[in-house]
Amino acid sequence: MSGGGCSIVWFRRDLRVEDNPALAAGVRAGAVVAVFVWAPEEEGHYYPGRVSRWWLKQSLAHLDSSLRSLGTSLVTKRSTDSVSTLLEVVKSTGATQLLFNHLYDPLSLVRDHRAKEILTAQGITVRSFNADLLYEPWDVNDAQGRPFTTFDTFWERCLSMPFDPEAPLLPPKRIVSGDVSRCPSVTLVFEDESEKGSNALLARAWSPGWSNADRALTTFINGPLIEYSMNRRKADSATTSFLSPHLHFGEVSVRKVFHLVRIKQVLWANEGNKAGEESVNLFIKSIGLREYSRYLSFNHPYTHERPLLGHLKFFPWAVDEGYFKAWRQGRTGYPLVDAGMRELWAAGWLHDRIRVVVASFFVKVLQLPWRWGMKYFWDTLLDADLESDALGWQYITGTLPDSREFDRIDNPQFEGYKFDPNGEYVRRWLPELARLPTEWIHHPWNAPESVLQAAGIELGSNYPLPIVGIDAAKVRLEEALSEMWQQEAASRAAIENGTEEGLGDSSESAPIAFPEDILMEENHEPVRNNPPATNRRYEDQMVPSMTSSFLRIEDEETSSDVRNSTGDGRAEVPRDVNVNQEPRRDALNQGFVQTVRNNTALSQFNILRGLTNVEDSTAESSSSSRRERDGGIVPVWSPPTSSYSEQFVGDDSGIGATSSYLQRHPQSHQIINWRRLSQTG
DNA sequence: TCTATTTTATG
DNA sequence: ATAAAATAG
Repeated sequence: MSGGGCSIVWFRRDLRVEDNPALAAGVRAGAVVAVFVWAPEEEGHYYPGRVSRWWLKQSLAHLDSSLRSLGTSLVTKRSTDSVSTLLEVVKSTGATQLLFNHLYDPLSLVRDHRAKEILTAQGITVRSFNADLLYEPWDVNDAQGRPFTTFDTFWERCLSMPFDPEAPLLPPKRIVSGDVSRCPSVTLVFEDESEKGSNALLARAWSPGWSNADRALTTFINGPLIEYSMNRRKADSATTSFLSPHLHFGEVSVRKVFHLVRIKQVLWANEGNKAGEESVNLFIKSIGLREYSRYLSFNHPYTHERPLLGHLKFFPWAVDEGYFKAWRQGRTGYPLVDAGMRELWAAGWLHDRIRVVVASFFVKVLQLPWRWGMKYFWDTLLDADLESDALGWQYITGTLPDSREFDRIDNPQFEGYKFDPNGEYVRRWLPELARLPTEWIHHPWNAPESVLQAAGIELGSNYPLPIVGIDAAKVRLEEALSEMWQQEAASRAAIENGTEEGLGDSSESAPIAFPEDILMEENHEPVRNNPPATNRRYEDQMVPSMTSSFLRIEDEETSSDVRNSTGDGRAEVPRDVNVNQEPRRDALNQGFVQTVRNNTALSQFNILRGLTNVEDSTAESSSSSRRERDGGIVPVWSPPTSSYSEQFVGDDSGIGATSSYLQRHPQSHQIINWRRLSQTG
């Protein structure tokens, strides 16, 4: 063992000193060098958005000051290759081991595996730990030892595991610092000048950093938690935990959340407080969804870019940049949707219910490709999280076995009265509707002219008419579905005739490019009620390139509407928003020509394909995973070696529903079978 | 108390 | 959409 040696503790999305198994192991073993490597280029398309980078910056500063008070500091490095940077850190500090906590997104799985291989080959001990989940994904299986494919079954199993989640660890009392005299920190740049103004507002609403996360947790547990079951779906009040960004960056451990919340539950159960007990169940269910997102990502590493069920493979998604823009700007004509999109832009945060509303509207009413929406969330959310967002969008889109029905359209008007019965939420974020009576606030298009006039609203002018009618959307959805079956039938026939061999991979070979519009829109036309004829594409879309999101972020900062609205999701109604001020998010990029190419997506695909041939055994990982905290020797950790994606959409077969996965979920094909019968029959 | 009707929840 | 739960009669 490395008694007395120096350990590198590699911080990533575990920016805390409390309940941090990697840090604890390092402290136990001797001296510690804490390192953070900023290598955003490694994230490919998923270069973090402006607000997310703002959070990271604050959180790292917070961690550094905590580490300093304990006797060391955080070494920060800029890199385009984390693994080789780690190797340099090891060499320059004379460290003998590398410690880190697990991540489950596909890029981290590959990168961390590589880190283990390369450093181990250099004679470095590499150990990794579970710090992000109640249970490691490979520990949660059904009676046949297979991974679950629905959330309910998964979560039921988690809650009845034969062993409890690990109890949280206390922070170290003191850290002996390794020798970093030859390993200088580099000052990391997370925001440019143009971003600082917008970011300044964020600090009013949010306090990143692990001890603030801890405080937020306590506040929630002692406050809103007990009434969570009653209040959790109110779009407008501070009744949720507001922990999501803290959890994303690992500032607070889910195990600690789980334990503290469970203690409350026992307490309330003893008092006979049924509502309180139920509140805890509902709250930990949302923790469970976060767990499940990692579980899915681990078992099916394509979750963030490909539908898990292939039954919508031939759905003709609308490739309509006008719709997309109207949605982003909150000018769809549906107040609840628009309020949500304005809040997202201004505050970087949305209530879970509102995320569902705007995403559902995006996919079902506008019929835009879900990955565009997911990418926009990625760019704008403070708690942007690849696994959670992929789960959310796939759930909404209907590509999970336990998704919503695909052909069910939710009406934002009715949802408005459900989640925002008094219209307060709409009035806060859509000041142009502030004077409209509650009776009409969620459907202004029905309001009598006199009411509109009294409220100072001119539909189509200072607030849009609905961009698409719900009935029209239903008709369009029907048409799109029948088109989908024709395409599917044609594809089937072609394959049977042998005309098209080994194709059916169209989602990879011809993705729908991300719209250039988001980069260089410069026409300030108001959104028309009758949009131009909509393009349809059969392929699933491709995620925008890292470059595009980066550029867009820069110029978004010039947007004047941001400065005028409040940065606080819980703030008062912004009085100073100029109604006529159109968001000008993309003004600077008018000359920019997008250079998105498919090859990034493909090379990432190939990396993952290669991974399936890696030698490590899953069994080995699972057997030892539970003893990691005891300092047991940790085997090289890697995803399952068997073809872990074949259960879902076949790489080559798409709708070819012979996979065991679909056999286990026959209802997933319900729409298709029923419709095809009514069509061809 | 039982049944019809309305509301709510749905990962 | 649909089923379960709450409420009205």
